[in-house]
Amino acid sequence: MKNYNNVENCPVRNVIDRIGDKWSMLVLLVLEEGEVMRFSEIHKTIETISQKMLTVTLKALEADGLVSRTVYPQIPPKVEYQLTERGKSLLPHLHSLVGWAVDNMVNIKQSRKEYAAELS
Amino acid sequence: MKNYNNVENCPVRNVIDRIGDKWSMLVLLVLEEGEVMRFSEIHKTIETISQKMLTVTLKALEADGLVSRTVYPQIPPKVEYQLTERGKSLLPHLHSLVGWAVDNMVNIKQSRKEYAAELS
DNA sequence: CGGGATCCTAATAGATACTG
DNA sequence: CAGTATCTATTAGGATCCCG
Repeated sequence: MKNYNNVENCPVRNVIDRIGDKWSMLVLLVLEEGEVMRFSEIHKTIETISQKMLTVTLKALEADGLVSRTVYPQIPPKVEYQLTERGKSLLPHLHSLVGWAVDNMVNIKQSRKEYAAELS
Repeated sequence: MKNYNNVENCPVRNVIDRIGDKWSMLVLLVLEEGEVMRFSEIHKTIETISQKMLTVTLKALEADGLVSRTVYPQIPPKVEYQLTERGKSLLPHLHSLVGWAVDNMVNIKQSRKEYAAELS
């Protein structure tokens, strides 16, 4: 049996730590559709994210080399984001997961209801 | 552009809310290897998880119909867990993601270092 | 053995105000 | 416009004790 305890070097933990937060996966999918997008464009597409969390999420994705950030030094400032090659290479796997989610969401919701009903 | 704001019905958000927590993905992968496992066996395999979080995680997976739970009413109690068909159907997609993580982990770590160095 | 109940802390996320 | 800084609320997670 494999060793699942070394969090530091475990690729499983490594990948879910990055995309498993509240917004990263969503931002990646939005950037895939938009190709090149300004900060405010992303924000408009995901209205429910706060400005702070969008900043934090983009910085984390940038640090991992999944998203590139281009600053145009003008006033008012203009900053563009787009997927890097590494970021693009991740997307098929995300879509695979999303596809499964779409196919199973209805049944899962039903299971949750039944499970909750059993407890009462 | 798609609507990414309805969290309740968004399959993306739905799937990451389930597998994006600290332990779910790991438990699913362990159960795949072990096939049928008792609570204590899973706990031994993932030493770093607390008893409480293993309980919470297994309950959530059970509620979603990804894992089945069989109780043998004896003393001391014996409880066995295994993947359901739905759980098994999710695993290829997780492996797809893990594969990507393995391939890219080294480069990502390097990117993080460089990014951190730029800030100083 | 497989939890449940309780308490506590740390990490995460949101609101708001401010700025080059 | 694209953030930063600060503060607060919420949540996830861990430690400990208990019980059939």
